[in-house]
Amino acid sequence: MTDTAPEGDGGPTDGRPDTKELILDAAERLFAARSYSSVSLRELTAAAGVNLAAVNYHFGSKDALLTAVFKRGAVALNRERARLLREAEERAGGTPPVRDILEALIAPAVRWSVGTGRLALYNQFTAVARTEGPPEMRELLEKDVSHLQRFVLALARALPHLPQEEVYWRLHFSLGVLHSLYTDLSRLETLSGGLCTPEDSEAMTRRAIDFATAGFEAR
Amino acid sequence: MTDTAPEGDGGPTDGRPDTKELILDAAERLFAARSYSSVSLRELTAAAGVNLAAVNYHFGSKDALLTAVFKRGAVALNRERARLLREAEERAGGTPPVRDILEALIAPAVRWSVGTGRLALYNQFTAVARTEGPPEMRELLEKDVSHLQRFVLALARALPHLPQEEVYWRLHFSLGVLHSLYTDLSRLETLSGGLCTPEDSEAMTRRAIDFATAGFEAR
DNA sequence: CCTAGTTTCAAACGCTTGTTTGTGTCAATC
DNA sequence: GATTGACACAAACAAGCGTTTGAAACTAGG
Repeated sequence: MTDTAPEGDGGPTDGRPDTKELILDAAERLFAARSYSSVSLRELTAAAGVNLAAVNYHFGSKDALLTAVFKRGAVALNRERARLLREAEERAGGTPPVRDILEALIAPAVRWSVGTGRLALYNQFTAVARTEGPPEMRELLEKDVSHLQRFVLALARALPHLPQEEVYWRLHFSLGVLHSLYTDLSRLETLSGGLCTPEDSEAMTRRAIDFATAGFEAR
Repeated sequence: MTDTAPEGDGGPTDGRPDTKELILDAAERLFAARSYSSVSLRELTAAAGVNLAAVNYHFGSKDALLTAVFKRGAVALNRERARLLREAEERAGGTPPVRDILEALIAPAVRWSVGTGRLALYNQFTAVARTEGPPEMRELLEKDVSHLQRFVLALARALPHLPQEEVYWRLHFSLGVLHSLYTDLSRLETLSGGLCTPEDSEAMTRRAIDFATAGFEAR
């Protein structure tokens, strides 16, 4: 959307495969599906259809690739979240209801991962990055935290009776609910005997938002 | 369960260090704190204070060790969950309230991990095992799902107006809330400026149960 | 056509991985 | 006291890892 790859797939106008993007896509998918350290660069580059040395040429190292993947995802996600929150605030002419705030928090994460057709899921990757990533990645994660402060503020305004401490905890739990939209979905499918599937992501997202909203407004 | 370790902890009567248990403890801690594939057997055996070859001697392989760690944890956790659920049902003389059911689901997982002093946390490990584990581990995980059916049943009885599909989804979300008690706590601590800490695990657990209960009883 | 710069590629580098081997040690059995 | 089986240990194994190399293959400007 910024400068590169006007087409999502093999560009018809431009025959160039855009190696860098191919690597990022494959890395995002594989790192999320498995884990950072269990995916070898040989497997990754084979999946991306590029040469083994391309990763070190374009990114410098495997760690730097992880950072690049995260950065690309975090920027896009945070931008969309901020946009939705701003829109909700304008729509409400002040403090929006809890549900709208949580929708701005949750919906982009799901929509972004499903809409682009990427199976790789951002939050699962975050967990991996947090525990396995290089030091520089830790800083990036801390920076990423700061953008959540806007949501804390909005939620505290929407629920003025709630102690500040409680706002933080419930936001944390809500992110746990969001997280469950990425992980262990196969367990849910097994448990429900195929009744529940992530197929209808719109409905799935609505359910999660309903659940988190009720949890937030408890008491 | 066949022959070894009649005592759960370090045998007091016997000065023997019990290598097998030492390995299991270290593996549980390290696999959960980082990830399965990022922990080498050299690091693991060094942390456990045993010889490198001990893992392959006692368990056969690194994969088999992962299976053993999971099995030990799953058995203990499921037993405690089932016990609490049964007690709640007896106490209520039938169908217990949602809150008591969720407490039986959530509390043991937290208490078990904190009470034993193990920093390693069961659910975080489960996620790793699910994506990285050997095929045999997948079967174990499927078996582990079946014990959740008891909770589905109890919750469906407690909320007869709720469609079956919704029960599954909300249980899934509740497990997401539980999951958040294990992961990303450092993010919460950063976000809240040190206001929220997992220090008081009792209060933390209560908060999570409150949140999940409200989410379950929505509408 | 030549040149300069960028990107691709096969091959190899050093190193770490999980696993195996052979020997040593200790305790119990006969 | 010799024998047996279980376990600990250091050393080595092949395989795979991330990374580097140097030379081809390309693109574009003069």
